[in-house]
Amino acid sequence: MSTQTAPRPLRSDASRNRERIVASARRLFAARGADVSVDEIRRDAGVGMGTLYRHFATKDELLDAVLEDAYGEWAQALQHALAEPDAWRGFCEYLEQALALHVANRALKGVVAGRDGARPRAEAVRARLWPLLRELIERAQRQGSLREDFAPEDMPLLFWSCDRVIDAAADTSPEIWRRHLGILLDGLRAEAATPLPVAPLTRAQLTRIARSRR
Amino acid sequence: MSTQTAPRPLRSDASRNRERIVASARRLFAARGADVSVDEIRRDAGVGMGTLYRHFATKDELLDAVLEDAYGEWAQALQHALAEPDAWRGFCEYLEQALALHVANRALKGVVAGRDGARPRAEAVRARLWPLLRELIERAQRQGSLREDFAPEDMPLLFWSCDRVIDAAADTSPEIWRRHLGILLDGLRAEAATPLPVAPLTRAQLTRIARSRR
DNA sequence: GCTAAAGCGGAGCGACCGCTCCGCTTCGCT
DNA sequence: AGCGAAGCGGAGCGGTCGCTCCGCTTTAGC
Repeated sequence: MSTQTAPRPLRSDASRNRERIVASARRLFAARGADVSVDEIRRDAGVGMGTLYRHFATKDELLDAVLEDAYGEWAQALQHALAEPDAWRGFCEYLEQALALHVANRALKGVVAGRDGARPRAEAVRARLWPLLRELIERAQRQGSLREDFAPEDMPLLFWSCDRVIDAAADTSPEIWRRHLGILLDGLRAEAATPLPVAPLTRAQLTRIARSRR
Repeated sequence: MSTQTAPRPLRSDASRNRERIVASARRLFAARGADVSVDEIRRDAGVGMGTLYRHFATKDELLDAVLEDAYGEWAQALQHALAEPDAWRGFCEYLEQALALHVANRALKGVVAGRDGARPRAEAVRARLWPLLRELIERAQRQGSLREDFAPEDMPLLFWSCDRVIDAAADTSPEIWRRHLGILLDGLRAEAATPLPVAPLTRAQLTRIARSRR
């Protein structure tokens, strides 16, 4: 038996406003990142504060909802990479496509290591993608192209790093992150490997970092 | 002839307070970065707001003054690296030492690409070090250890990148940046080089980025 | 010890932020 | 057409920030 109250359909003006909010948020967040203010979004959408906050309880909830499509593209990039028979090519393509997404949608930065709980959809997609990522990496290592000492837990370092480059230069040189990634990839090839000075992060540490992100 | 008005010596309480402000600022900025609030510093120093702002006209001025020693250590690291006969070792040591400084003094992040004008001392040391940096890089390329297509203008990318890793993980795993740097360095060796997809930033672009940093 | 100038503290300004609250409007059913 | 409920806008709250202003205190030279 269902104790659930069926959600009454929205009034016409309500659903119209919801669409306008989503559209404005999607555009502004994508163009300028997650720190676009709620007020600017609601002005762009041409609605009041109250309207926005009846549809989305917090700014994080709005973000999470608006990024859903992007999460899908992210997952798709990973799946596409796994479909590529050359494991190294797949690995490179994953990074390139995922980061290109971060350029096209500046709010994606911070999803890799976002606050826990606040954005459940982001957390869910992260959890869902983890095993695939593991496979992408191990497969490349089995084929002997990716350095043996690279761990899935190192992936966030790559994203933090490239996201920072994107963030710094996006307005001036929107493609320079590819150069940075190029250097990183050259350092990730098995032939280039030199012993690394410290062990990778543990998953527990990654969670701790995600939790403590301001 | 000097039209300069000789600065009258500070009253005893004034100079005492100045010292306390500098000491507190140094400690707090180093431990937690440049976004420690002015109010927290003045409370830690046990002085009023007015007192702090008579000695330093803006927060940036305080930062710049307090970081002067760190700028010195930075310059020293570069000179030390140039003294090392093995150019590759020198190059690596420079990055390691400079970044270790960024860990010990969290306010140094952002100096590599800081607002122009606001922190003249930082700008001065950057200008002074640039030719040395150029030499460090070209020397390593002449010795055949550093990849030919690496440009001095790529250096900020490395710092942005590693600083981001430091920032994310400093409280959880204060040494993990060495792992990231290890991967980067493996990608910077001449033997590892694969053609990079885009040209380096120009100096003009770097200035533009520095100027636009929020 | 007196005094003028130098220095002092901290309340408060103005600009942001995310978010709340509530009187008024509009919708949609009868 | 009338009416109750759903939805609406936006002023304003409580918080943070860097910074200013000014009445009061302390210092240092005589």
